[in-house]
Amino acid sequence: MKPDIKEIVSWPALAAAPALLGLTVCRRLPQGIVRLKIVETEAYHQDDPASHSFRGLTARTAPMFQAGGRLYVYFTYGMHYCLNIVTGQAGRGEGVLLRAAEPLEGFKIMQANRSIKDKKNLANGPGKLAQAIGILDTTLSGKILNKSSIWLEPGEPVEAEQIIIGPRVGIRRAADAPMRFYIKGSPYVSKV
DNA sequence: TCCCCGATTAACT
DNA sequence: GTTAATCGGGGAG
Repeated sequence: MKPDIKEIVSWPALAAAPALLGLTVCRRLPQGIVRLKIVETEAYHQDDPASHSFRGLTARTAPMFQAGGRLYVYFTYGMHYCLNIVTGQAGRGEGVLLRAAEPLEGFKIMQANRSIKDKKNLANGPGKLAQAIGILDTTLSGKILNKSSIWLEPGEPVEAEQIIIGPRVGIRRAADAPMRFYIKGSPYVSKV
């Protein structure tokens, strides 16, 4: 029996990140529904120099300090959006970055959003994932999961030994901290 | 107010 | 392997 999703998002980010692997992230778009299996995540918390919440509460990071179960969308490098799931207790400033996912449903919609056809290149990176499911701005940041156009559904159980833990990607500070989780052997993870 | 740089990607050489 | 694209946050002045 897998833990309830509501329970998972109440956990600290370090515990929630591996638990989110294998779940299905869904979004309702004007063109239809898209579904993807989460295959890679990263944990961030307030004591982490690489985390947006490290420097305390600001207008941008406010959702991270809410109770778990909200979305946090941020914009970076002048061109990319990334989707996070806020976890933990209110005031903690924790979250899990969705880094990569395997497309399950709504291929045509995602292919149109990404302007490519290759299935395994649709969402194998945080910016690509956001673009594939139609996140083109930060208006979803702070919205409540399951009460907005984005929600989670239970997925295939992932064996503990299939979960690989490694250093995070694409950051300078605390880059060696082992807070990246992904499914072993999945062709859909962001980094080979 | 200015200035630097990022939880990235894609298109180069 | 290297680098341009591109803009908002937040620290410095």
